[in-house]
Amino acid sequence: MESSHRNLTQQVVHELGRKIMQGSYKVGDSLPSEADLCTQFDISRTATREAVKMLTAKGLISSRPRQGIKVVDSKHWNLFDVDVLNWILLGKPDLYLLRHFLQLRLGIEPEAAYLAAQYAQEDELAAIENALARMKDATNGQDDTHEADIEFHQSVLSASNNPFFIQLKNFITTALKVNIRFTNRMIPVTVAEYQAHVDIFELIKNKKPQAAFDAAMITQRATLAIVNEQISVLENKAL
Amino acid sequence: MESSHRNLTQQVVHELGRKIMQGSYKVGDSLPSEADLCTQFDISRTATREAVKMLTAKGLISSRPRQGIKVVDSKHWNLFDVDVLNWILLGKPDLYLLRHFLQLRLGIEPEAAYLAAQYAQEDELAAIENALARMKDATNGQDDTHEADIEFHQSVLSASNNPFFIQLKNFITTALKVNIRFTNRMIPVTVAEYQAHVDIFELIKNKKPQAAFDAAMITQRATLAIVNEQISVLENKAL
DNA sequence: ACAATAGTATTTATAATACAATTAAAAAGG
DNA sequence: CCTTTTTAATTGTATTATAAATACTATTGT
Repeated sequence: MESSHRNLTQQVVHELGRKIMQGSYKVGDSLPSEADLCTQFDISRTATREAVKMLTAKGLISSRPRQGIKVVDSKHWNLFDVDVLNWILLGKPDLYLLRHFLQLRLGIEPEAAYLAAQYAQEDELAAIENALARMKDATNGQDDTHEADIEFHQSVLSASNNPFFIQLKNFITTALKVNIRFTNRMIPVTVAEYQAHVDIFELIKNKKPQAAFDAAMITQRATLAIVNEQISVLENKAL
Repeated sequence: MESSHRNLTQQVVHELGRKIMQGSYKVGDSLPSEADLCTQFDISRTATREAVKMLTAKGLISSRPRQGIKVVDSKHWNLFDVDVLNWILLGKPDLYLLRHFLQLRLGIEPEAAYLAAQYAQEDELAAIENALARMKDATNGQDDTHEADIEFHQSVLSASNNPFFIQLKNFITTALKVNIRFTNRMIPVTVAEYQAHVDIFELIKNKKPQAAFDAAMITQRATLAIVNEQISVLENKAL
C-alpha cells in the first residue's frame, strides 16, 4: 500500500485528495457525509473530521452544516501544495497538463537563474555544480540522470535566495516528473541538454544575470514549442 | 473583531497562523500543547486539534506524540496559500519582503501577458479592458485606483488560461497590496503607469506575445530597480 | 563505567457519545 | 402565490475514555 505507515487521518486525506485531483469527485460534487465516510473507512468521526479539515485547508473542499462536504471550484485549490502536486502526479499523463507546467516553468526558472546570478553564495554554486557532476556521471541508468536533473533545477531555485522561488521547488520537481513520463519515450536525455545546463551554470557563476535568464528562456521555449506542436498534431487528428 | 463570525476552529487557525507568520512563534519553537491551547482559548480539544490539523495541512507546524506541536522550517510553508499570504500581509511592511514579491512577479506577470496574448478569449479581453476603464475613472480616491489596478493584474492572469497562473492571483494581489503600503507614501499612481498598462493590453489584444512580455518585463524591472536602490541606501546607512 | 534493555511518563491519536448550531427544504399561514 | 414558520439533516463543539507513540529514566548485565 505505501500509506500504511501513516496515521489514519492522513491515509483518509491522501485517499480523498487523490480522488478529487483525479476527478472521481468533480467540482461541485458532494462527498459522502461525515457519517458515511466514517462507515466507508471504518474510522471514528474524530479522524474523519480532521481529514476533512486538512483538505479544507488545502482548498479542495468546503464543509457546511446541512449542505455537506463539497468539492469547491478548482480556482481555490492550492496547486502549489506538495500533497496536491503529488495527487496530480498520480493521474494519467496529459499533454495539456504538461503544457501548463511548462508554461509556468518558463516564468519561474529563467528568473530564478537571473536571481541566482545575482545572489548565489559559494555553497549554493557548489550544489549546482555537484548536480551537474552527477548528471554527467550517470551514464548507466536513466533514473539517475533524471534525479540529477531535478537536483540541478532545485539547486538553482535555492540559489535565488528568494523564499517564494524556494517554495516552488515542489512545483518544478513535479513538472519535471510529468515531463519525464513523456520524454522517456520520446526524447532521450541528450548531450546538448546537458551542455545547456552547464552553460546556464557558467553564466550564473560568472554573475551574468541577463545572459543566464536568456539561456534558460531559450531552452525552455524550445521544449514548450515541441509540446505545442504535439498538441497541434493531436488536435488536427481529432478533426 | 472581524473573525467573530467564523467558527471556533477557524478563529484559532487564524490566530495561531498569524502569530507564526509574524514570528511570535519562530521556526523550531514549540507551541503550547493541545491541553494548554484548550485552556488558553477556552475551547474543547476537538476544536483545538482541528485547528492544529489545518495549520499542519498548510505546512506551518508538525504535531507528534511526546514531541508536541512545533513550527517547522519555513521551506515547508505553503506561501501561496491565501490564508498564509494574508497573515504575511498583517505583518510590518518590509523592503526585503517587497523585493521578494517583486522578484516573483517579474517571473510570473510577463509570461502571463505572453500567454494572454496567445490564448485570451473575448470575454477575458473585455475584463482587462474593464479594469483599465475603472482605473481611468477612479480619479477621486487612491483606493479605487489600487483596486482597479489589482483587478487589471488579476484579469491578465485569468486570460492566460493556465490554472497555475490563475492560482497565483492570490499571490499577485498580496504583492500589490504590500507594494501599495510603500508606494502610497513614496510614488503616486502616475499617468505613465496607467499608460504602461494600456500598452500591455493593446499588445495582448493584438496577439503580440513577445511584445507584451517585453513591455511587462520592462515596467517591472524598473519597479524592482527602485526597490533595490532603496535597499542599497538603507544598507549603506547601516554601515 | 558503559551499553543494551526495559520501564515510565508525557503527549498526541483515535474512539464514542451527547448536544448545539446552522441551514436547506418542507409545511403552514396569509 | 408569496411569506413565514417549522422541521429535519448535517456539521460544529464539548466531554470522556483509551490507545499509540516516543523522549526520558532506570535497570540490568558485562
